[in-house]
Amino acid sequence: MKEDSKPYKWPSRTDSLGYMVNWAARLFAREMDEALRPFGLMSGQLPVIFALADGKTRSQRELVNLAAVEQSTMAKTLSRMERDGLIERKPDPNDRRSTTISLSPLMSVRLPEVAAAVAVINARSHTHLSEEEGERLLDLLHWAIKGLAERP
Amino acid sequence: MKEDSKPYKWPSRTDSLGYMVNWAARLFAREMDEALRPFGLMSGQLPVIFALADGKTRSQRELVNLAAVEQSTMAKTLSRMERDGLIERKPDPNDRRSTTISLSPLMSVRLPEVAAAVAVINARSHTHLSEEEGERLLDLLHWAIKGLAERP
DNA sequence: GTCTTTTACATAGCAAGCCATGAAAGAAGA
DNA sequence: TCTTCTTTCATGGCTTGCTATGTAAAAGAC
Repeated sequence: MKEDSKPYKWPSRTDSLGYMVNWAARLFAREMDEALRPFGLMSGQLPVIFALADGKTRSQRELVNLAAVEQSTMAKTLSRMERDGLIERKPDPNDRRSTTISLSPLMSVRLPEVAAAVAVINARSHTHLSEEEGERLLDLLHWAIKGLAERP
Repeated sequence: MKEDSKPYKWPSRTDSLGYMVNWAARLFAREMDEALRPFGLMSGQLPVIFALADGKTRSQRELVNLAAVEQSTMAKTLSRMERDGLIERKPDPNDRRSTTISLSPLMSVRLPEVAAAVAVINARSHTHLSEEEGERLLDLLHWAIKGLAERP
């Protein structure tokens, strides 16, 4: 990628939290996508996979709450994951509107490898951060999110 | 939005930097989109607008470097912005492959209002952060990005 | 036991990311 | 000059987000 060859310059837009957070998120997604490609996965599916990693079934609504995305986003993501054989959906016997969702057997088997691949990228993001700095970053992000999420 | 009415619970996925950064980025984009709607703008156009805010013209390549997105992403964003009358493109007399891009007069006039709307959202993200904490967050994000961007 | 409201999903349509490919112009080498 | 390499941009195809809307089932009100 020659176009990105200039190393680093940090102009004023890097003082904008919105810009930096967006940039970091895109880098994460890009690296995750690359690391997950061998498994036929993409970054947007990770919240679902880890929400189902304990082997239990969850409703679509539960997954929406866990992933903090809109219901329509989750619906489409789950459709693709079912299409690709990553999850299975069975009708909920207690509620005919709902389905119960679980990992496919194949995906369950591969879970440890997937978790390892994810851990590698997460470690990359912490290359220049000490353990305390990593925790501090998470904590500060928590507060920024809280400020954005509570509508005044 | 009744679906989000449960206040907060912070399970283990909130200990993942990738998850938290993605969440923060989506919240930023959502709030920015809402705040920018009166101006016919969306969050993805902000890097372009602020890169051109000084009134000078820039090439598409320069905008790609400033926004840190792929060239194809910028191409499509600029097409939409031109379609919506936000920017103007003129052929570059020195290089027939390239065009020079500048804000439309209308957009230039509205720039202060846009900047004010953006500042409101940024302030919201800092509600629970002191000035030092805000700077610390930017600094830590800087290092996380650096770790992700340098391919080993 | 109806009627109304709420809840669970699906679908359509758009923006903004990405990758991969291709066309055309400029730059460089032989 | 002519050929090759590099750079600039456009396009197609995909995912992941969002809003808005619609449908069907469940839950509540009376």
